[in-house]
Amino acid sequence: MSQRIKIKALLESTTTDIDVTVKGWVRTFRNNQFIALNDGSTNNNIQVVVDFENANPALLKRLTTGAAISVFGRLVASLGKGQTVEVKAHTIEILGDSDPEKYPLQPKKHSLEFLREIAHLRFRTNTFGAIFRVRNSLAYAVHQFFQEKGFVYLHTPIITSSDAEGAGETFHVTNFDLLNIPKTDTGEADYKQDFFGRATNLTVSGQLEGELGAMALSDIYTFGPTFRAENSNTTRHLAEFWMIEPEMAFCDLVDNMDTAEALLKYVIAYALDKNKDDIEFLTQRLLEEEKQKPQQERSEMSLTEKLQFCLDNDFERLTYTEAIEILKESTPNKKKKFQYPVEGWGTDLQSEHERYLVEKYFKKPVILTDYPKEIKAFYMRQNDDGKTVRAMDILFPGIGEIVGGSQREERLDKLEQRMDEMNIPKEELWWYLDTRRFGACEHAGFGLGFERLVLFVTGMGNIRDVIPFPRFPKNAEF
RNA sequence: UCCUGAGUAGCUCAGCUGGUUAGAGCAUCUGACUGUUAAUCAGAGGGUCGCUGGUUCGAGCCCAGCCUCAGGAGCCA
Repeated sequence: MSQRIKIKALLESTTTDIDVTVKGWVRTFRNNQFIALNDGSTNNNIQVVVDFENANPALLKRLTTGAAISVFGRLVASLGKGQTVEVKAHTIEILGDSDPEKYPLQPKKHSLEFLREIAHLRFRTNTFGAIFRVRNSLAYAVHQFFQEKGFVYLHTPIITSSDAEGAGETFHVTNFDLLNIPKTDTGEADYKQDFFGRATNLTVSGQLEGELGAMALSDIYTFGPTFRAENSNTTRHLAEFWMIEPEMAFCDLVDNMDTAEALLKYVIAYALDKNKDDIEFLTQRLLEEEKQKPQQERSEMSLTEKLQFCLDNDFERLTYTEAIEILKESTPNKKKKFQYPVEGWGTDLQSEHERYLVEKYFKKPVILTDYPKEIKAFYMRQNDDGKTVRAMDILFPGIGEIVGGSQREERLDKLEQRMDEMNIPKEELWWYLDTRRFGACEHAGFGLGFERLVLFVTGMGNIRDVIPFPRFPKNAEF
């Protein structure tokens, strides 16, 4: 018996009339004769033809949706339409039965909400197979992009001891018996007796540690999980998500934007090339989904066109101040269509404002820079105007903020002054401040939300559908 | 966390003004057919109406609380 061949290779085979062994899971068994078999190597199925007249009826009964089988047969040019090759089965072995009365994934349309409840099985659908193959390619491309540029992949800690950035609520990490927590004299938890001898939490960002690496290795990037205990119930937030955070020495805000834009274009182009079938399938899926919507809400471009457009055009770059001017003068603002009217300078932009700029005004990705210092983190480099900082956010259509970054404040006095103003404990971040004491230099970096990137490239609408096992409030199943 | 909507068969949903035995499509099963493309045709089985309590002669339907889900907002990546 020949060695197993994956279905992707089989479908691309230029030679026929050879004996092959395929293994996979039955998608459908039509007409007591045709098995649509899938092994996850591609979105497409191979058709296995069974000689039902001479087959064991007991075996045919076990060819149910979801069953794992092994087929030995001959690869031949297909007699029917719809596929070029098929496998004429010689022998079929059932590797694992799938009881049709109980298997939830029967051949019919299932809602994404239902599939979310059976996340352990949803990989077996066309949609999720495509999503996770695309996700894989994007992850690979991220590494390839940075490796080609000589960046060092730096592993920053998952367990940290401070939420210095103030990036959000943290998950505590403790070994305490929760029913019997050691207390101090003042009645607070005595973390001196805990595993690490101090209060610890899961990381909300690897940036600060990333900067330490960049101050020696020049260019580094992290790509790891991040945890936020925010009670966010949206289609764009997860409690556990993956983030890519490059940090570059001798680099200013413009270099930073150039890198971020190049990275996004590189990985999108990579997925478009490597996952043609998957993205084409997802494009059709989105088209079908949008048919349900009223004409006005449908997107002007298909998924593939949107991705290509993103590659072919420069992202629009403008300052926060310029954006405020555009928004002030915009039709929806004048007609009071915004829920939050744009009046003055200094407040943060609302989702509706970002969406207007990206989807209506510029109709392409937008990079906003130089935000008011009051609404940004302490480590961002202050501009000479005393009002703004060298921050940049990249806004994508349908996603909102996909990248947030800045040039970092390398001047010790300016940084300490800002930390005092924002009540950031300097003592706790002594190690961070050391980089400004010894060989400080201009540097910059950004954070890219990986799931938001996958959301954009797959055209999916809910972030819980682009990570295998989503973690969100009230849910940690699987 | 806030706002809006939803929870009825394995799935997607209908169920009138509170009234007898809660329906449909898909899926599943049985039979027919046999080059099909999520096959087709005929038939069958399948229900703790989210949970708890209340109102009522009577609740899937009305009221209260809770749980879960979806969409939007806030926070952000």
